Amino acid sequence: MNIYDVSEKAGVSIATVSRVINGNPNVSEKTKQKVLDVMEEIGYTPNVFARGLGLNTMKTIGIMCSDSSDPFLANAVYYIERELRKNGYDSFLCCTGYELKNKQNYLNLLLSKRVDAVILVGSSFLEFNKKDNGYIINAAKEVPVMMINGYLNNPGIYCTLCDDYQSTYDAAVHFISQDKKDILYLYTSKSYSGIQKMNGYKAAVSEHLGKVNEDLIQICPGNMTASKELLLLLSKGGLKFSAVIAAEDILGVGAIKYAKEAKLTIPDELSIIGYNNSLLATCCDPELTSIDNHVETLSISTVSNLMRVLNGENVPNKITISNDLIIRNTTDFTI
Amino acid sequence: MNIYDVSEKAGVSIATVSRVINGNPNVSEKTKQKVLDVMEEIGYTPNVFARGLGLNTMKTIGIMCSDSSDPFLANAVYYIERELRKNGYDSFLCCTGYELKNKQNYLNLLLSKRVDAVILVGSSFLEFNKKDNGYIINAAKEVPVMMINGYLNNPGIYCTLCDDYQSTYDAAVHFISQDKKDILYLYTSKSYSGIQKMNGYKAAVSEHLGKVNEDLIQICPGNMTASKELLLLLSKGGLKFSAVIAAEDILGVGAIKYAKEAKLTIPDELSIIGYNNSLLATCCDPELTSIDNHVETLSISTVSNLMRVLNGENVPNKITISNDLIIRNTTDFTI
DNA sequence: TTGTACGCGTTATCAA
DNA sequence: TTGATAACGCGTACAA
Repeated sequence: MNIYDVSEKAGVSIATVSRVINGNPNVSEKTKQKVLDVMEEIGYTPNVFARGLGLNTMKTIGIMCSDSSDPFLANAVYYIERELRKNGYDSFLCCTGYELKNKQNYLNLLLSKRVDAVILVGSSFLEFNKKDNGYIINAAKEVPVMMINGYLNNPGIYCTLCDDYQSTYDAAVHFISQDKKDILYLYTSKSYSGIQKMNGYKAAVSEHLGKVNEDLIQICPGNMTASKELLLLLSKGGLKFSAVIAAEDILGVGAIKYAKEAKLTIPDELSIIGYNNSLLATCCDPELTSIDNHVETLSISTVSNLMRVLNGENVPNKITISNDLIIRNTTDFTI
Repeated sequence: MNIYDVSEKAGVSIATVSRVINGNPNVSEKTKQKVLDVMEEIGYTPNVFARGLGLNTMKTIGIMCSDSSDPFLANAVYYIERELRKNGYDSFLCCTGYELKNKQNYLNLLLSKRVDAVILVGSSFLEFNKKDNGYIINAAKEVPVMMINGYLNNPGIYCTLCDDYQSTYDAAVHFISQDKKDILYLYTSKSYSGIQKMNGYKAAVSEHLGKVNEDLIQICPGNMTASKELLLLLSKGGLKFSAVIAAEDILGVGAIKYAKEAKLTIPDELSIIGYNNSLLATCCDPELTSIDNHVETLSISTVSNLMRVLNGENVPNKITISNDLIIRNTTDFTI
């Protein structure tokens, strides 16, 4: 059931069949109908390999994401996939994990599969050591590379970011204006996003309070128990803090658990802000005030930019989308 | 940079280059090295289209999942992807949503992309109306179809299931043996899994208590607030229940919130069991006893069976994996 | 051990 | 409006 079978049954040449398939207007209505009927009848499907062989494209985008079980990334992947489909593109998904070598392998794999572009989801694709980003920069020489929450200023790389710096800056300023000056900052990852967030916090503190107390900046594994235990430990060690800004909701939930164990009232004795506005934020008790980074907008914007790039249009290298603070019961903001 | 360029530079024929690429032993070590060197030098990558055209396979598996932002499904996709990669296969991911028509379109799309097999993740791929499953049965005539948490007894379809019937049966029996006889069953979906779970509950109740009280079986949208509100309403309406079995963790969390609002102690006045043992179960307070359905095992088993199928081995049509009850603080089980 | 030549199913160019 | 044919890059049967 290939184009030859169709052409034979329809009594036309394969060229005509190809024209019908591709919507070429230079076919008489009558011939066109005949061909369509035959295709329907024998259940013909074009062979993507043969097509790809000539065109060297399969209308397919490679998506890389470090961990699809991370709710933020999973949501992003979901929206990206949906938007791509709307535009007639399919996608390859690769869950790369966090090791550089794997990321490199997967990116090469995608290129060898002749994807039309690559989307890197999440800031874990930027390495500390700048040289280690070479594989991304090289890939961008072959196909467009879109990054979500990562930023590289190189030709062929287009970045869509959320304004993590500003959100933690604002969050810290909120606390400070409530006279909560000893704000603990809790984070898990030193990814691009992670650093932006931390810088926002630091900027707010140093601008409004003078010096940043490095003891109030703590790294912590990305699970609830670790977060709770760390806070208990810090508190036992004599560290004072009346507010927590957590770079992930799950760390914020840990802070809630800590407050309960330490018999602190929320939000009076301890205020908490989480990050991502994930499901977790409404499941805990009290519910967690959290920063919403608009995954859907981020994803839609990325795909729409990609379409413009593939279309040869001129697209800015960097687009930043602002975040929202979703106020719940772990703070007494009114705003 | 195709096989001809390599053959020219290396001073051999394309056949020899092809042999080197495919690890054919009939090449002298010397020639082989020369070819490998040239490939390295000019950065040659085989063209998958040309290769696929001849072999009619691209070593690619299509994965369908209704919603990759569902934590259970996201985890499954993650593990499946990892296992496929280990076996040298890539994957196309399709997030289909819940509409039949979309599912059909996506499945056809995958077939037209010439995937080597299809994996359907999650029980939402089985329709109520049996005729509506025809598209799956048809697809199985072309390529192997693997189902996770769905069951169709047809040639070419291989199902891996978790024993949802048994888990809710056991959960209900646990409650009954504690003299908690008015067990509310809360569910969201009438998928294959959903029905298995409900049947387990019903069987336990009717075997140990006689008649099933249909008022104690309630459907509820899959979010926390809906669950809480529903329980408040039922309770106001005079319905008595001292235990809740929730078909999703999120519904269980809603039940916790309800208990707090109704000033019921947990687990004494109200015991709760959730389902999936997701992150949510440890984020709420008290932490939620939940049924763990072993996503990872489910995924590994599915991929390993698929490999055997592709290898022409004989594989059973149905494999069932048992669940675990993870005991936390919303029950006073000791076991 | 190596090379030649054909087939895979399309798209696109050119001629009719 | 239609048809014949080259080109796409690879695997492989067959010949050397």
